[in-house]
Amino acid sequence: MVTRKKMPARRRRILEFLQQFYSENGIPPTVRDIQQACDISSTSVVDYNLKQLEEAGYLNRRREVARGIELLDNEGQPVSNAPRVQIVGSIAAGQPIPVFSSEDAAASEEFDTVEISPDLPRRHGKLFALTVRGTSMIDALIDDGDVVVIKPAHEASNGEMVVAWLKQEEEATLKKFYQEGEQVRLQPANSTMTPIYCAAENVEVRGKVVTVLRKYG
Amino acid sequence: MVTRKKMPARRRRILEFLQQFYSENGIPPTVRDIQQACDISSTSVVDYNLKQLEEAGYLNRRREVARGIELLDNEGQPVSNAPRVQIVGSIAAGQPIPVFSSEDAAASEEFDTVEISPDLPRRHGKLFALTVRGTSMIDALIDDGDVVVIKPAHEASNGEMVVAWLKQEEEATLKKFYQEGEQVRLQPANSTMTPIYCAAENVEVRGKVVTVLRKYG
DNA sequence: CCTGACATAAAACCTATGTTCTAGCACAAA
DNA sequence: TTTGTGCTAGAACATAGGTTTTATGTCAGG
Repeated sequence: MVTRKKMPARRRRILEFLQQFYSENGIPPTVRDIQQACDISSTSVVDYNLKQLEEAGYLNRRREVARGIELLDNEGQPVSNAPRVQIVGSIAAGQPIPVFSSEDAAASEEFDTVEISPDLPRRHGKLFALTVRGTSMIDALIDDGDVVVIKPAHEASNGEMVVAWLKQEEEATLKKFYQEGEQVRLQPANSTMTPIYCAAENVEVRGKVVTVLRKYG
Repeated sequence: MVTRKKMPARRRRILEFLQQFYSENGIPPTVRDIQQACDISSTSVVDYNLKQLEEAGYLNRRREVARGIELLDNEGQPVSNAPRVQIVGSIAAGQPIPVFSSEDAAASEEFDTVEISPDLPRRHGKLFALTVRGTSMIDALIDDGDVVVIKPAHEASNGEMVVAWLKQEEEATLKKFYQEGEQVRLQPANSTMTPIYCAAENVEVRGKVVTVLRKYG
């Protein structure tokens, strides 16, 4: 998990671009790549900002080496080029679900990221992640502290695991989604548990769960 | 699937070096890096061999781009430099647990692998993975089809999630481990479930669970 | 108002690195 | 022998890309 602290917008933009470019291309960008992508008028400005970022411990620069920028995580370790998604917040039974969208993510000042398998963005496009708080999702086999990777969506097909907001109950939940006429059945992944039925207009689908990440120890 | 034929020693050496250099440095080598490492007298020879390798589908070359060599896997997809662990088999309640050890893994010709976060091997060393079959681990919040990443171990500290073999019952299980005198308590991760108590000599710890990977859809 | 830090700019500089050209050698097929 | 093909060499070339230099603008604190 990589934590980014507050910093000037342009520098944050550069850092974001570095990560994105590296994930997408498998090689770090050049100074001029950064210049173009971040609308910077001079390579020296890029250089200046890279120096700042290096000093702050966000990256290493191999001198005189083409594409010698090496991104570091918050332990000072090099990061891989596997794609990462932003953890845009947490999800808990009684709490509102944070919005996840590209615009919002870009605006956020501080974000953690988590590494995911490269075939996920290949299949699903832009993704986000949420940390699960509390054991309310345990019937979906999702524990406190697990990270769920989400594809933003406003509707779902039957059988898909969704992030749902129950308007009346003001509750967030992760369940398998089944449309049944005017009703929606929300089925826990654990088949020994009983489903929830509720009116279709009371269920707001926010996204689909793509994967779950859990660490022990 | 790309056909992989036999190739000249030098070309094989180059390919090997490409992989090694990339995973060690996070960026591909230059033509001259290859030249030096493989004791080649001219960059044109490297270029020639890279062209051959490209034609054979082992890599992509971005023309005019510094360090533009992109390694491909056998499906023609770019490889990331994130570490991968072997999936050495499956784990199910009534089935013996496959052995996982370095010697065994090295001997085996072909295995599926799964990409993991780089900090895991950094913290835990050599790891292996098992596919979970059946819903018998559901009380550990682990579903059919989940992949558990394992650190081989023969003992565990209290509270750690372990891969255990119950000798008498001939059963494999994933539980939190607690040594209590002569007894061992095996606690499901789901706190609403009741633990199993059994004699210490009946429990064989095979490894510790490091993480769980689950995909939907 | 001055000063110094922080950030931006434009252009020049230079080396790291991909590419190309020409030539040579071994070896097998014709 | 001749010819073609796979591979190796050495050198030169061209440009991609890191670095430096000098100048400008902005703003907080003295």
